[in-house]
Amino acid sequence: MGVNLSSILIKHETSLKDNSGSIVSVDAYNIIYQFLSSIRGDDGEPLKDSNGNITSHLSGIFYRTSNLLENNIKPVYVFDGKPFHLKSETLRERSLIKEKNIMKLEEAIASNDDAKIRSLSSRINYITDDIVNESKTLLNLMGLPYVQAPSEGEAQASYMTLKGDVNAVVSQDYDCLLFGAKRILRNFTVYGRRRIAGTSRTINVNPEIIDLNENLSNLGISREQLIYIGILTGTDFNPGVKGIGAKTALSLIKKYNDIYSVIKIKNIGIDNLDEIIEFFMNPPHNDYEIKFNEPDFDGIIDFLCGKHNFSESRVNETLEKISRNYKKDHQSSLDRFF
DNA sequence: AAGAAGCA
DNA sequence: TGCTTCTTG
Repeated sequence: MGVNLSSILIKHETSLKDNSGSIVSVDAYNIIYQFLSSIRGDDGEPLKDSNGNITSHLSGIFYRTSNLLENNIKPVYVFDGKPFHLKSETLRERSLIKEKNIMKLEEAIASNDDAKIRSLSSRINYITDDIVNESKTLLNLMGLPYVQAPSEGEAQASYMTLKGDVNAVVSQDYDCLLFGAKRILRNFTVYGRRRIAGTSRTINVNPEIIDLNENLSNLGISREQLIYIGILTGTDFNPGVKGIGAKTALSLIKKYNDIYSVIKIKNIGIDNLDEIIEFFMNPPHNDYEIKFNEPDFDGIIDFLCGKHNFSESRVNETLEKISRNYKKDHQSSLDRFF
């Protein structure tokens, strides 16, 4: 998913503690999707309340956000608006893959293949209106702002770092760098572990920070040239050129300077090229207000425990941690955030 | 994904 | 104290 620039980027190991005091924008769909696919019960199904409503995203958002707050990191969640019209091909491909997986899942169920059922069902997720709305409700209760993007959430989240209102974007996707995100934080969790899709095993993945300007000067290119590299290797908005990965694209752009010369010399056709470049260079964004409020502790208990069957003792323990940190912050920063 | 429990 | 395994909803 998204552009893959991993092989040419400098990454630094980081931790929540290293980012204490910063405000980060979070690509909400990106992490909700991760939570839905990885927070699952023994049966391989997502966690659900007694009414059968899925709650994995609420668990993920509540516990991870609490960890951030405990480390004095303030998240601003950014939700997707309408997808960029050039994304339709990517979305079509994804829904085809999903349909294929649904068929495979039916076969696996018919043949009672538990491992396969688990692995396939973790890959088939639906982010419904309910899931989005309940996520927003929880964020409200936690006193956290969220922002509605006009188009891609990554674009808006990246713009907010460009403007200097947040320090970094929390996202797995390198696309944010093309949108101008000053820094991206990947695998941004406490323990740095991740479940291997469809299994019960976990691998250790360290949180890492990628700094846009550091990388641009290291590569000796501009952001526009990084966008060219992304487009040559493929983005959500174009398929990319067969046989050209990040390293090849980099050397082509360094040699010929811009993508127009490269496609002319190599006789490559890229549809909607100007429009894609423009979309990355000037990410569409809405106006926003970033305001943090005191968490509504009783409201959170009602919502998570009363409505969605979370364990009250667990939720309370987590709320106590936030509360301690809130008081500490409240005293030391003299109402700066409130 | 993240917390808790079990175990060395 | 750090690792693995189980539970969470």
